[in-house]
Order: sequence, then structure tokens, then C-alpha cells
Amino acid sequence: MGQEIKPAVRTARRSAKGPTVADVARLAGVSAMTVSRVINNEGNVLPETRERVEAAIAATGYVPNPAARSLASGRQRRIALLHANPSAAYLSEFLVGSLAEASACDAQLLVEHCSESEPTAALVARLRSHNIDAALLPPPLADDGALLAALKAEGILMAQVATGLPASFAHAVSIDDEGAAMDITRRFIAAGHRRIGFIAGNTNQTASALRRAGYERALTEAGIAIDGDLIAQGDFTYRSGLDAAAKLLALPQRPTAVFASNDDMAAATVTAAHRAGLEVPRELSICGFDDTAIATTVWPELTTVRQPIADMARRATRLLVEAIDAGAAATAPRHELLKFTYIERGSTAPPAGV
Amino acid sequence: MGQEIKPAVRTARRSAKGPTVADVARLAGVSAMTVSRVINNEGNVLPETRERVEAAIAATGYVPNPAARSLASGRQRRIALLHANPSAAYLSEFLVGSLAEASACDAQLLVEHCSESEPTAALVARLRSHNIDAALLPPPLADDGALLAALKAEGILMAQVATGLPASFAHAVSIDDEGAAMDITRRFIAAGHRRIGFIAGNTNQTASALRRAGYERALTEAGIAIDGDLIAQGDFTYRSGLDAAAKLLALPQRPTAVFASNDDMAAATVTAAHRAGLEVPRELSICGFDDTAIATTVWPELTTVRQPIADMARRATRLLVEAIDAGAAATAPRHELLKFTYIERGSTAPPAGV
DNA sequence: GCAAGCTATGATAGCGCTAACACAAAAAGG
DNA sequence: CCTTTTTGTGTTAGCGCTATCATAGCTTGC
Repeated sequence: MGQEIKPAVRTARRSAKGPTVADVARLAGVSAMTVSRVINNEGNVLPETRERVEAAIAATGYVPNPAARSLASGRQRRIALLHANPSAAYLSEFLVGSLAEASACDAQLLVEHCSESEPTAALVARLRSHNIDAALLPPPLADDGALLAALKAEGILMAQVATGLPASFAHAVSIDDEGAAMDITRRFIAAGHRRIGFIAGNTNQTASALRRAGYERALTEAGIAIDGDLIAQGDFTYRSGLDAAAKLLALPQRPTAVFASNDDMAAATVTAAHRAGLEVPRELSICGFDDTAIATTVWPELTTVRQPIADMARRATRLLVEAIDAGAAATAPRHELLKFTYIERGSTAPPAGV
Repeated sequence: MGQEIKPAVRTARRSAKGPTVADVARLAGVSAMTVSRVINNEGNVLPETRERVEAAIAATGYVPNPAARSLASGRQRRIALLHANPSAAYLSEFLVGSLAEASACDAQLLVEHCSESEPTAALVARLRSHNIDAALLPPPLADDGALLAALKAEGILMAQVATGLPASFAHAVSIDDEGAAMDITRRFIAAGHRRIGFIAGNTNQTASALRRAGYERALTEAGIAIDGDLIAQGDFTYRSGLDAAAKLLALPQRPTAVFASNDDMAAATVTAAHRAGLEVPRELSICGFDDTAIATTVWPELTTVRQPIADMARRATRLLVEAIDAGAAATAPRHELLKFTYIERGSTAPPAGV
């Protein structure tokens, strides 16, 4: 009889979790929607309202719940990290950087290995089925024109990392490879070296050409003739470095310094020098590129140029997240250059007798 | 006048996304809740009902929406991958494995670097603030007793990877280090080697002791006396391998084979042999451990034992996810052993003159 | 033979957030 | 001056799933 007694509001399911939009809204004296607008940086919010909400967010220590967000918005940011055997050291640093940014931005990172044998079409189909929004392309994939075109055709956003030739339709993050190579070469010249060998990198990576261009430009600038004999072709592997260095060191007038296009080949050059009975750096200066782990593994440790791989990965990931969010409001792809750092270690010195 | 006309149900927000529990429920002729029960493998579902639901799931191609799941259940699985400079190659493979499993299980992976200088307490506090449920511990962290204890005290689940000494309260995934070391040593013996050098690994990793034990056991088993002079201490770095190898090769009666506790030190042994004018493998056989990238970088390529690092990371991640889900129903920690593989390359041969 | 205890299932009400619409107040336009 | 448009904000209704409670049917036990 009479009214049924309404049961007391059930105790909340969640147990003492963080504050929600509602809490913030109450404190700021606005609706939850307005809080949402502020969080998502939407327009049409009075500056003073925005401030009030931001103060409330700070006061409550509110952090948006990503699950609720993506459920409500139906949005999701899935980024594939495509890789085809770059060196493990490179990949590892890259992964750490992009994973950090991805989780900070609440994006999902999928790591996909691309064997060279797999047809591009199959790969793209695989990405499609995983519902990928964007792809992160470290070298050498960043320079795979067919892949870039296929991704573009599928409407998958992409970011090329460390490419020498950014595509007009892709985001890109690189360092100034040519400038770095010039820097190294100039330093050799300034130290008194005149016969400077160069070990080129794999031609399937555009950065290789830039590094060579930097080397040549620095020589020209200093009035030193470019000598084809001093340029040996490598492919970024230790093995190729061994052969290239052997060729340079066998020259009747051998170089007093060698600039290898990456650390693996520079390390190989150290080994080749030792085999040839040359002391490094007294009789041969050697400089690498990238500052990967091998640079400090060999003896003497390599002078090299540090590429901020993790930072590059972070930036590239961020660019993709922003591009995904922009969605239809497609912003023009951005091409960023990050700073490199010359790192002097024990493998370089002025030429003997200077 | 008359009834207001109810506006037609607004078109769904989502645009042609996949099927939901409701779709499956309708097809199976049950309620959404029952579908949920089946998905989550809960009890109290009639076998035949379960079957019907499973058929419906297969028919519709239903895939649970992780965001909705974690929003509704309030659950989340946050796993931290703690690392303190293992080799880049190791970390990279590890990351790929655990990331793959984490995204398959819908867990969030946070990568945290632990500098040795950071007090354990500070690290643990950091994890707490990130709301970490579990931690993945690759070596050498897997053997850091203080860290293990601190994590346990905080109620953070953990999985040790490649440890030689699993804690009673932690999950662990390893290979049979001792067995692998025995295998290598036995093969040397079978090939005719009698003076077999050993380069031990860093004593801060328990696997080091196991590898040494395996080496000694194989010798004893073959009736070969253990000669302390043939055992050199290293610390897993290339540099330490250089010194250790130099010491072994300087012995009045030098070994015809050297078993290094990891590939870096084995690679260093190759270099030391070359410096000493010894041909590998004719005059000196060398075997490494781990099969990291450096094994195929040096010349000749290293014979070694492959540790399935990515698989171990995958398994460990899976164990943690299951442990998190078990929650209060704390299952006993599991300790798993994965298979290793002996990989014969160019750095080993029977001793000269046999 | 009926209270007490199971078991299998369903109904309901959110989880925290945001899309879509509603609506006042202000600005712009003729 | 009265439309139109714009702007800032609020209201409502879910997103897809699961915790919780309700409810049938079935066992038990004395």
C-alpha cells in the first residue's frame, strides 16, 4: 500500500576514481558540455568561461577518461608503425619515442613488419583491415615511392621519418642531413685533413644522397677537388663498410680521414684500419653518422653526428595524431627539421704530422 | 491538437560500424547480458546457450568494442615496461613482442626507463601515480631484488623475463639457460675441443651463473677438469669481452674454443682473435649467446643460441594481463620456460688438426 | 510439501563523455 | 526596426558494454 519506497540511490559503481566532467562543470558553474568544449579546444567559448573551466580542471585534477571519450565520439586513432629491417638500435629508439607520444595522445600504435617480398597491395590491404588511420614510416620505407602512393590512394595519412625527399602529400620529420654532412667534413678540413674519404650509404635511401652532397659541398667550398677514388659505395651494413674501407685504405695515396654515412660502416672502417695496421685516430680519423649504440661499442669510440631518433619519432607521431584529428579539415602536410648534434669522441684527430 | 508527432529516431551516430552485442543477442535469441557473459567466459551459461551465442558471434563477425568495455567495467590494464639499458637490439625485439600482445589483449603499455641512479622508491612512486597494474621486467631489472620487493609491497604484479632466479611472488618467463650452455659446450666437446674457454657474464644477472653452471656441468660430464684459467669474467659489454678474450688468448696453452656468455662478448672475441693473428674458426672456435643483430654483423657470423626474445616478451605480457584480470582471485605466479635454438654459423669448427 | 538455496537468464541503469539539436542573447543586415 | 545570422551555452540522448538486481525454474532437506 501507499507509495513504494524508492530504494536509495545505489552506491556508485566506481570506487573513488578521479573527478569527471560533471565535477568540473559544477565547480566552474557551467554545463558538462562546455567543459567538453574547453577540453577539446573547440571554438565558441568565451575566453573568461574557458579560464574558469581551466581553473576548475586544475583545481580538481581532472583527467579525461579516454575510454569514455572514444566511445562517445566514435573516434579512434590507430597508427601503424611500419618497419622493414632498419637496425635494431634504430627501431628500438624509434619505438620508445613513438610509443611515448602515442600513449600520451591516447592513440593506438600497431607495429607491423614489412618483408620486402610482400607485395605492397597485400600490405595495404592488411592495414585497411586493421582500420589504420595513419602510418609511421621510418627509413627505408620512408623512401618507398610505391608504398607512399598506395597509402595515399587508400586515404591513409602518413609521416616519413628521416627521408631526404618528403612527399608533397605526406608529413615528414628529418634532420638536415646535408648540413650535418657538411659540418663533419668542414671539421675534418679545419683539423687539417685534405684527403678525406667518403663511404656512401644505400642508394635506396634519399638521405644517402644528401649526406654525399654535404660532403662534396664542404670540399668544394674549401677549394678541395672532389676525387672519385675517395668515394666508396656502401649500403649501410657493417659488411659493406668493411669492403668500402678496404678499398679506400688500399689507395696508393690513402685518405687521412674517412667519413662513413652511418655508424655501422664507420665501425667497420675502424676494424679495416686495424687490419691494415693503422692506428685510429693518429693515422686515420673516422667519423660516423647516427650515434647508434655501436658508436660507443667499438674502440676507439666513434665521433659521429647524433640524430635525435626518439624525438623524431615523437614528432612524427604527434603530427599524425593532429592530422587524424583534423580529419576532413585536412591541413597541409608539415615538413619539420630537427637539430642534429656533432659528437666528438676518440676516433678523430688532426692528421699525423700536422 | 492531436498528438505531437514524435520525430523519427535520429539516425544513429555511428556510421556503418561493426555489429554490437545487441545484434549478436538478437540473432542468438538471448539478451545482451548473456552475450556479455559468453564473451567474458563467465560461468552460469548453459552449454547449448553458449554455443548458440558463439555461432551468432561468428556469423556476425562481432568484435567487442574495447572502449565500451573498459568504460562499462571500469577496468583497465596498464602495464609498465621497465628498462635499464639492456642492449638496444634486445629492447627492440622485446618491445615488438610485448607491444603486439598488449594491443591484442587491449592492454596499455607504458615504457619507462629506469636510470640506475634513481632511487627505487621514486620509481615506484612514479608507477603508482601512473596507476600501473603490472610491470614487465627484462634483464637486468628482473634480477633487482630491491625493485621486486618494492613492487610487491605496492601490490603491483610483475613478470620477470630471462631471469635465472624467479621470485616466488612474480611471474617469470625464461629459457633454460643452463641447458643451453650445456648444449653449446657439449657440441664443442663432441667436435673434439678439449680446452674450452668461457667468458662469464655480469654477475648482477642470475642467468650468468646458470650459463656458467651449464658450461661446467658439460665439462664434468665429459670428464674434462674445470680449469679456472679458462674462465674469464666479463660484464656482457663488447669492451669487457675484448679484455676477457685477450686474457684467454694470452694463456700459455690457449683454448681452441671460446664460449662467450653473450653475442657482444663473442664478437669482441672475434676481434681479439684477429688481433692475435688467429683465424676464426680454424684456429679458434667462438660461440655466443642470444642471437642478437651483432651475431650476423661480424665476420665470420657467430654460432650462437637463439633466445626467442619477442616470444618471451609476448608470453610475459600475456601472463600479466591474465593476472590483472584474475584480480583478487590471485592465481599462483607462473614460471614458464621457452625453447632455445642452437644456431650454427661460421664461427665454430673442429679444432685444427682433428 | 514448502522454505531455503541454487542456477540460468533478463531488465534496468548507468560508466564518462560528446553529437546533435535547442535556444536565448548579441550582432549584422536591409 | 525587424528580420536573419552568429555566438555561447545548455539539454537530451545515446556510444557499446557490463554491474546489479530481479525473476523464473529447479533442486534440496527435513
